[in-house]
Amino acid sequence: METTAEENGLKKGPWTPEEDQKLVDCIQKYGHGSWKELPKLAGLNRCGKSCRLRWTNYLRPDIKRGAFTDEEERVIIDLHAELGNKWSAIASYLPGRTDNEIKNFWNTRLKKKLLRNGIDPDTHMPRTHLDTLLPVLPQLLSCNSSRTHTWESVVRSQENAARLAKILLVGNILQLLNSGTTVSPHIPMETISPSLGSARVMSRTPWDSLMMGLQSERFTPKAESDTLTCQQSFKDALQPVFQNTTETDNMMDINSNKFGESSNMYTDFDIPDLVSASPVCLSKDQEPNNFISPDEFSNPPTTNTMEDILMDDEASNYYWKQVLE
DNA sequence: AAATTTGGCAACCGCCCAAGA
DNA sequence: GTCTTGGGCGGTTGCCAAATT
Repeated sequence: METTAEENGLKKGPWTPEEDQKLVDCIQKYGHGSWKELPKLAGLNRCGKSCRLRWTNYLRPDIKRGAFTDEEERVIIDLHAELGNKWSAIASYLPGRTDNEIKNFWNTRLKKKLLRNGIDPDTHMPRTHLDTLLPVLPQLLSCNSSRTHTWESVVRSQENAARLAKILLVGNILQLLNSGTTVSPHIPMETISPSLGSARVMSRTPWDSLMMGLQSERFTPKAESDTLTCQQSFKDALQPVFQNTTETDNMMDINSNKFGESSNMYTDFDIPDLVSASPVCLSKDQEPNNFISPDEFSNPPTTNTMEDILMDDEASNYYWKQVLE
C-alpha cells in the first residue's frame, strides 16, 4: 500500500509555480510512465499520487479553463440524471474538463440551482414529498373555501389537504420501511429540458408516491402463502389514513390483489397536481394577485402546526402520534 | 474598517480494483 | 489463490477571496 506523504516527510498542500514547472518539464521530457518514479526524476519532494493529481487536474495542456458554458451545464445535468455521481464518466463527455472540476461545479453551483428550481438534485425529480409539503401544509389547511383563493386551485378542501398530507407521509414511511432510504427512481434523460429555466417538471402524483412506497417486500408476497399477510400489512398501514372512509378497499381489490388504476385514483381523490401549481413553476405573469408571497411561503403562520393537523383527526390519533414520536 | 460568514476550488484521503509476481 | 503495487475514483477538507454584517 502507498504510504502517506507525511510519513515519508514529503511535501503536501498547494503547489508552487516552481514545482509546477519541474513537473511539466519532467513529463515533457520523460512522460509519466510511472508516477512513483516521477518525483525523483523531477526533483520534487512530493509523492507520485500528488504529482498525478496535479497533472491531471491542473497542469495537463488540454485542460479547458474558465466558466462552464450553458451547453456544458446542460450536459452535466443530463448525464448526472443518467449516471449519478460518476464524475469521471461524466468528464469523458466533456473534453478538457476534469472529473474534479465537474464535481466541484456540481456541488457548489448546479445542486443549488436545481433546488431553486424545485428539483431534487439526487433524484432529478420534482420535490413533491414532505420536504416540499410540510412548510406549506398549515396554509393548505388554513385557507378558506373562497373560490378565488389560490390554494383553492391546489387543494379544494381542507379535507383533501389533510388526506393528501397523509398519503404523502405514508408513502415516505413505506419507502423507508422498504429500503432504509427514500426511493430514487430512474428517469430518462429526455425528461430534463435543455435549459433549467424552463425545466419541465414531471408530475408525480401523491398516489404515485404512495405506490412507490408500496413496492416493498413487506407488501409483495414471495409465495402464495404470503399473500394474505402482505394484504393485511398493506391494509394495516393505510387503515389509520382512511379510517372514516371506505377508500382503502376502493384502492385495492383485495380479492384479486390488484391495485386500482393510478390515474383514476388520483382523480377520485380530486387533488390537483401540486407541482404544476407550485410557486416555483409559475411565471410572474401567471401569478395570481392573491398568491402567497415568498415570505409567507417560507414562514407560514404558526397557528396550525403539523402536529395540530395530524392530531386533529381522532380516528388517526394513535397512529400519527406514533409517527411524530 | 474590522470581524465574520459564505462560496469556490485545489488538494488530500481512503477505498477499491486490476494486473502482475 | 494470495499478496503487493499502481492507479483511479468519489468524498471530504481546508485555504482563500469575496460578500456581508
